Amino acid sequence: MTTVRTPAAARGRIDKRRAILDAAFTVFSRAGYGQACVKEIAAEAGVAKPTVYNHLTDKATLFREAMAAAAESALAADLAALEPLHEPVGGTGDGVGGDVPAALTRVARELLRRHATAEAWALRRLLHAELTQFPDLLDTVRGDGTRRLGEALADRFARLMLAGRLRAADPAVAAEQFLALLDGPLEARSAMGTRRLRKADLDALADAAVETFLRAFGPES
Amino acid sequence: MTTVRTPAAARGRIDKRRAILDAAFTVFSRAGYGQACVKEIAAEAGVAKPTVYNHLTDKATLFREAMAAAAESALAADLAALEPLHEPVGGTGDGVGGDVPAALTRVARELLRRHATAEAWALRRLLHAELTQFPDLLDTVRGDGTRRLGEALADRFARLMLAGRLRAADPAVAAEQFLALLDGPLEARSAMGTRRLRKADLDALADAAVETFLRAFGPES
DNA sequence: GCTAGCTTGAACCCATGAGTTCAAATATCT
DNA sequence: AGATATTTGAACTCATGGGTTCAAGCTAGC
Repeated sequence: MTTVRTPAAARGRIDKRRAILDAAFTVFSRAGYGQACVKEIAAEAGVAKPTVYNHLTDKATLFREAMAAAAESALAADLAALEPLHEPVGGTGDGVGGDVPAALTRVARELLRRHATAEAWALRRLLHAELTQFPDLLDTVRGDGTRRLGEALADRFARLMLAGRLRAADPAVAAEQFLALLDGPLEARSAMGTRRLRKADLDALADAAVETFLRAFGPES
Repeated sequence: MTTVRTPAAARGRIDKRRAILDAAFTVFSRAGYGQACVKEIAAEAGVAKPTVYNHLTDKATLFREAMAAAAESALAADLAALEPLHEPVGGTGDGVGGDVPAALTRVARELLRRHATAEAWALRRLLHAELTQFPDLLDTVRGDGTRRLGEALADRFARLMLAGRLRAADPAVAAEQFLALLDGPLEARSAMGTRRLRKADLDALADAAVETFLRAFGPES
């Protein structure tokens, strides 16, 4: 039964924990779960091996916690990218600036920029990779990640459809397809994240996605 | 210096080799590269462990060959699914049956059915997973796989655009986006291949993709 | 300055699994 | 049938790596 932690001591521990989780994600990204060894993670975190086991009981829980942390920060960034689609308050205000295509373009470019990140690719890869060994990652990472992004986007689209700024349709499908139009070509062009794209190429990809999306979901002529 | 193989002996060897590669893909799918052990692969193939090393020198080459074989058969299946988009010969014949939407729907449904397969998901997962450890998989699997599918599809689209059956646009982009509209929502709905979808759901997904695609790329009104 | 808990490094235990060796069995070709 | 090549099972080697232990060193709080 340890005594209640004093703030300072607790903060020291917390910092170490974060350092370990960050290092873990880095090493797992580099080597995959199977090939990554805890010793290397400890070294990357600048910490002794027993310290790692002191904070995280297992290699498995270490992996889970690292993935959860990475997913959480990725989700926050993605949700922030949706900002331009938020109507301020009244309804007909200048929320989307009266210009839906422009707002969509800003969102698309920002999302693509996020998803082209090395960390984003690492997260996707590890999720794909260890899904069979860690089925619970689907809920941890995806449930609090991609799914919530889709729902938030669908919410925005629903408002725009109701306001006649987009054609009336199933907003969930529209959101799904919008994200697909962004991420699919990104995966193809960037060779699954192994090739770095220039910003201009990313923007062109985003613009192409928005153009196709608006042809399909723009307001009825 | 082994003598030239007589057909019968060669066939026996070839059969064993295929059995080993199939078993390898099965086990790798189930466990991932790191966690899969060669002993288990040998057992799955109904073969002794030294036999495996007799045919494939390494665990690594075993993996590469198994992936290449799986990718090749997946590609063949995908290309076959594009059949309905082939104009027979003359130009204005009944190749697409005069009905582009119907042909696209058939292609979309068939492609989606293929991509929802357990083997297709396993291939995608393993590719994602071990890409950092086996960078050459990109050329082996992807170069002879997804990329060629995209190119073949772009070829079909180019013909249709030229014939005025689709709006004139960059056929490569159209192909990329068509595939994205299929695979993106599939990934979302099937929870990255962990949830099995009913055929009706798959068809609905395909139809939604085709509808959006045609709104964006259908012939100008 | 003293106590308590955290950290450290190094050594250690132990399971797993890649890859090999070898003699016996088996199938194939001539 | 006889020569040749392959397969088999079992034992073996060896490196790797997860996880633990322990004594010594730090740091924070009293």
